[in-house]
Amino acid sequence: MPKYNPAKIEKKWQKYWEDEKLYQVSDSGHDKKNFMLLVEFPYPSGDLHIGHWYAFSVPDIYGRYLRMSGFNVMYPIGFDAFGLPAENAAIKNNIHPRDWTEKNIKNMSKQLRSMGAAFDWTREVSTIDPEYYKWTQWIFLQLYKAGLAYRAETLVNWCPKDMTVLANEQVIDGKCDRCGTAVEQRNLAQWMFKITSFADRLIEDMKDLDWPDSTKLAQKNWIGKSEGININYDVDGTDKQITVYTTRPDTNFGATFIVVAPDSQFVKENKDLFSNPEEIEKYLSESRKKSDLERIAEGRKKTGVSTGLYAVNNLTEKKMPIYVSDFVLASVGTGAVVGVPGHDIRDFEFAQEKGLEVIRVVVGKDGDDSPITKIEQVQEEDGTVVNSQFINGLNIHEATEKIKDYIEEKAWGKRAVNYRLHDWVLSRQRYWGVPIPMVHCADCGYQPVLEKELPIELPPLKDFMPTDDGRSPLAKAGKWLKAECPNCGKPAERETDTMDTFVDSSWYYMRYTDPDNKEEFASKENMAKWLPVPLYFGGAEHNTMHLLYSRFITKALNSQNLVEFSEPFLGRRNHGVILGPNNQKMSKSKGNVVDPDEQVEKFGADTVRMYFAFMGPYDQNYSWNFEGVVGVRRFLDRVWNFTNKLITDNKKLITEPVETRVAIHKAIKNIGEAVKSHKFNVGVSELMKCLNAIENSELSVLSYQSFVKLLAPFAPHIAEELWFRLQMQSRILDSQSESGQVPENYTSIHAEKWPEFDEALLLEESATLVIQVNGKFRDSIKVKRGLSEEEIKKIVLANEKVQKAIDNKEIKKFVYIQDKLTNIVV
RNA sequence: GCCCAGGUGGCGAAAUUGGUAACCGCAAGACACUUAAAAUGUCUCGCUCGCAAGGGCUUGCCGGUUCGAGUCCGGCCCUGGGCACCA
Repeated sequence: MPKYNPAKIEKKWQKYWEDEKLYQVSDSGHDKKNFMLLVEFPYPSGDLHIGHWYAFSVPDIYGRYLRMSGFNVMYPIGFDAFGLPAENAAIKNNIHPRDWTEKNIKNMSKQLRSMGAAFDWTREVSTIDPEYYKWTQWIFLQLYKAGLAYRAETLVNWCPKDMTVLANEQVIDGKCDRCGTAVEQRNLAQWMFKITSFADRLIEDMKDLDWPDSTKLAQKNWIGKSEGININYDVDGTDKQITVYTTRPDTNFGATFIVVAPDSQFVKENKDLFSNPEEIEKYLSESRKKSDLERIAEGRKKTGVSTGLYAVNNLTEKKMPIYVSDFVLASVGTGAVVGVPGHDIRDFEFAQEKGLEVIRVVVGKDGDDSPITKIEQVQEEDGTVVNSQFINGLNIHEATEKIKDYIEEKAWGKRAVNYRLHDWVLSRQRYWGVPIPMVHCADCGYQPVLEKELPIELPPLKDFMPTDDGRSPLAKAGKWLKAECPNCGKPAERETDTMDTFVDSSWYYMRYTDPDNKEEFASKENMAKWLPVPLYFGGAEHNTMHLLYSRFITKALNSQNLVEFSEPFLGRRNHGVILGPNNQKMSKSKGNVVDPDEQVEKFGADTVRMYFAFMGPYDQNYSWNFEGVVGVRRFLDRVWNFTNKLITDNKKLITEPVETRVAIHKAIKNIGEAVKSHKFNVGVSELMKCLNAIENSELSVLSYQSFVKLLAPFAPHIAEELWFRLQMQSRILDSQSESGQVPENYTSIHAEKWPEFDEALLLEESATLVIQVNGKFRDSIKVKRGLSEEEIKKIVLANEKVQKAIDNKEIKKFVYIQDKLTNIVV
């Protein structure tokens, strides 16, 4: 038998699997249970990086295990191929985004095949394929029909470098998450999805999902539901009212002022009432210029101007001055807050700045009711209400409910719910995306494109450079731009914005069930066979983006009876990030990028896969350790050489000692349990333990086969080769083939069943009994199973080490856990 | 500031879920094979006292519950992540 040469055998088997269509799954016609094992489809950035390997090769272990355990496992793959990087790279390299993207897809498909994953390539989807984005557009139209897609002018995040609008989710610390440029606010008319109308269900429906708690919490916090009350105050001397949202109406007796946001509705509508319009106008233009970043840099310093107006607090009949300040945000609540400086830090800061009255209306546990003069006194987690007439003495939570009831009774306000979540701005002023299928008619306004006209194909523009005027490069596509109004037939113009690529990726999992369907995005029959997705592996960075968007689109389609389920992914597991050897994020500029192709060339795909599995729990981050990989390679070498020993001296493949058989059965049990619970590192470790136990023993053919099967999900190529060689050896196959040709009657190990273990074999006759004295380990002895406490006591007390430890002291207590442990307390 | 996750040898980690802490692997050291090196194999390998037999200590820190705590409870200290002037 030659030396283990992964380069040779891996290519051979990859080709064989593909030729034999081993991983193509049918939707029905079998008696197995369907299981879609979903991984996040990659963006075709150019080359497969180490993160892709981690993301796809480790779940593949699980998929292969499920397959061997009798499931019909679909492991689909595709490309999320629209998006900004293609344009930026295209501009840089003077190449069209489509050419750049298609070249990358080709390259990465090849690289993906070198992983030896059980991908079903016949179901490949690509979001740039018109046959795919036809349905992305169709979904948009369904949402439009349902009133879930609309156009509105709002303050949006604008990236001045990428020259496009960004969703809130794509702004990190006030910067564009793609290029890091400080984001500006612009007032633009944009297409939006009404994700807020599902806010409550997006929170509630999570309780039935088998997702990491951290992911669920991240979504819950992102949606940010708060329950409070909108209170209307009369503006003194006018017929106007001002509405503020508060979650703490119990503190309203301590309210001394009102603050409105510069770009709030109230300011827009009441400019003529302000006593100092010039000063206010100046403040507004200054604050408008400030980016979020500058605002953050400014820290907590409060600025603002008085409007000269007063609001009347019905509870106290006090007049409260109304200010404009940029610490209040127009997009939160009603864009106006009531200032309670005694019990809100921001209000206190503002009051200090403007010399406004501070009233204490809550006392803490210490009962201290002295006037509040320092910021530290403002923080009170819990307390009792004071100085507040009829709610005095109540706990703040009781007071909150009582005052809400009171205000509603008096018709001064109404309970209200607020969300941090805002509607999803999906318009992008960029070329490389799915055109939004709308037409603008001078007479009829915006009209949806007729479904039969889909797809509205992206025109092959030469000049796709973005512009700063807020319009997409598609505005330059003269011929394409012209359309007939679907409503009146007059000449009209197409919408030029493209969709956020998160729309493309929010439904791709549905397409996998029916990738070639020309009539529907996916047939209901096929979706029923596979969906919802039982398990989805991916990165934690999608907690509040892709996963939330996908849930929304699913719920939206479900609300229109277009899909039968309302949650897309029942199970979710996050993977960690692979860092460079210097423990930092891999990046070209840091020069710490580890090329998976190089590692595969050096060690083989099986070693790289198994090393990823072996690193540790799958959801943690690890740095690539060039020295650590060799351990796995050494293991596979040993497996190979061990087989060699068995096969060349085939007397050895007949019988085996009991201990060896036990070791195999233990491995079957432990590895199965480990993989089932996604503890892949434990699985590898158990495999190594098993080899250590059997390596120098004789082994029955059956046990050897079991061992290779256990190896198969982790290292599919070497397992296949060993399986193949065994069949040749045992002359199951008639034709000897050293040329690498696989005979026709060969059956792949990956079509085999996961071995079963014999529970009785694992239950050893004798148990190891741990003996403790005063909780300290003193000895461990082998005892017959099932002995009574009396019998054990006799044996244990006769033990020399125990006697020494007891030292003739009186035994106060004798603890006995059958077949496990005794503890003698003296 | 609020909300998560985590802290175990030189390193990645394991621990039957309250019952022998450190499995498996990396690195390191010694030996064998070799003219030599690599590869491979065998042994040692938490800290500490001891020539040894053997003993003591050890899961971020302090305290508690328990016959018994890495695991449960309370308080604190670090590290990583998410949200953040959200009213």
